[in-house]
Amino acid sequence: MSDKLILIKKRPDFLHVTRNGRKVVKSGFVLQAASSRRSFLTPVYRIGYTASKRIGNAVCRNRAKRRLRAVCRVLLPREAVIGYDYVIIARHAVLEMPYQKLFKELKFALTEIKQETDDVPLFAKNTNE
RNA sequence: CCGGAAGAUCGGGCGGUCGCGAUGCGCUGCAAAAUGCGUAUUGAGGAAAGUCCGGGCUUCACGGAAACACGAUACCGGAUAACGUCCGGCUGGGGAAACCCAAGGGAAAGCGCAACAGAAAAAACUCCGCCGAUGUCUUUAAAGGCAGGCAAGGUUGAAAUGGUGCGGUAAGAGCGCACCGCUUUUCCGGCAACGGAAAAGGCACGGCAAGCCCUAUCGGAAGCAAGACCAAGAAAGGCAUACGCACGUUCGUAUCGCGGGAUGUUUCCGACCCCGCCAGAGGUAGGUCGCUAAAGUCGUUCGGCAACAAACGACGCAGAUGAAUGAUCGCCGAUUACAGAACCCGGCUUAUAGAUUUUCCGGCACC
RNA sequence: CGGAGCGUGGCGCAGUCUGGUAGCGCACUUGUAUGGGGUGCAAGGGGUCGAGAGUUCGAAUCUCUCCGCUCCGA
Repeated sequence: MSDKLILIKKRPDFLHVTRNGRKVVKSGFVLQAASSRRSFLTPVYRIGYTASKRIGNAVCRNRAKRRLRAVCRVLLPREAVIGYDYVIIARHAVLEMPYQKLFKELKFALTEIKQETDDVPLFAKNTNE
């Protein structure tokens, strides 16, 4: 596999993560994660970005997604769990937050989810779809 | 120097590291496509916005003519592919000036409207009022009443049938005159809107058309989720006519002729374009094309007051599709506004921190 | 992205075409009837007509420009 991120594109997949996943709230974003309901040939993790109208106009929404993308590109290959779908929802503070603080928040959130999933064996997660 | 008016340009810059979209080239590969890697180039705006107008493009079966309906526009001339845009001018209004603002045709084609107030709201009239010369009555007379005359003044209102002055009269009145306004005619200037002059008319023709309307001009409708192709998947047939096979049923092929069909409605013409009719089934979002080179941008010369046009030269300038621009370091500058292409152009409108610059007007000071 | 429609008291709606008085139902307040409450009866308060310009003597209404919301679309 390459280190390129695979995106979630379908609305049903987004809703699946929101309903069945775990949630970690930080000042800059909300991170949700759940085991994927689709099975791939090679097990991968996927990421989806959400910036709603509450963030602001089109410029603000694009900017929020870009900053989150920049952080995820560095951290996800290291910290993500294979076979999981992640959804990251932007909050208003992400626009003015310093990069180092955002970096720490995401790292903390990812390890929190990783610890919870370590309780369950990995093969059990891929078979529940 | 201070205050003001009208424009024009820009709207963070330079360099390094990691990463993203697109295109070209090379490698990978038997080959093509795809994937991956490397490398080079390139990658949001003046409004990309609102979707308010005008076009291109695509589909609706093609073209032409007439009438009606609906909608839009509206001083004049020009520019333009076109426009409700732009330029120049006219008229009216505002400002001390530079300059700014205006949907600014027609109310003697017709219909309609004007609450409240007021005598009266479009047909003319007389509530208060003025006069009462003339005629007549009362009376010694003055005077008063009536017949009658008048519309100057008053009241209401957004709006009341020319304005000012003089003459005139019983009181008055364009009743007469002067000036201004208005209407008509003629002449002159101008492509025209319109302007100027003269003569005549005693004034007839109130307002609203962003009320219906009239006149002139223009307009078919829907929109790239238009539309074209591919892949995948699914279903059920019945009826009419003709032909083949045929006793018939069944099966297969076809829809000439006849008949029917239009994109506002109706009618007509041409061409001969499309179509058997009824009913049913599946699909809900995969791919490719459309998709960016265009009424293009910049410069010079020339024509024009200008909008703009012509010629020559140079440039090659986003094409995503869960949707590409971020992170970080250094320097300058600065507490950086409004804000992100989605088929493409020309405008309009709205949002916008700040910076640069041109021309003009007024005031003050100096020469 | 494209195309339609709607904004009027606290809530749901008339009135807009055809300009002049903003009205209806529920809710609210007060009084009355009852031992008390509900129902009933009587009276009352409450509206920048989404915002800003224009036309007009006069605008919720006509025209233009903005703001917000809702719906539709291979």
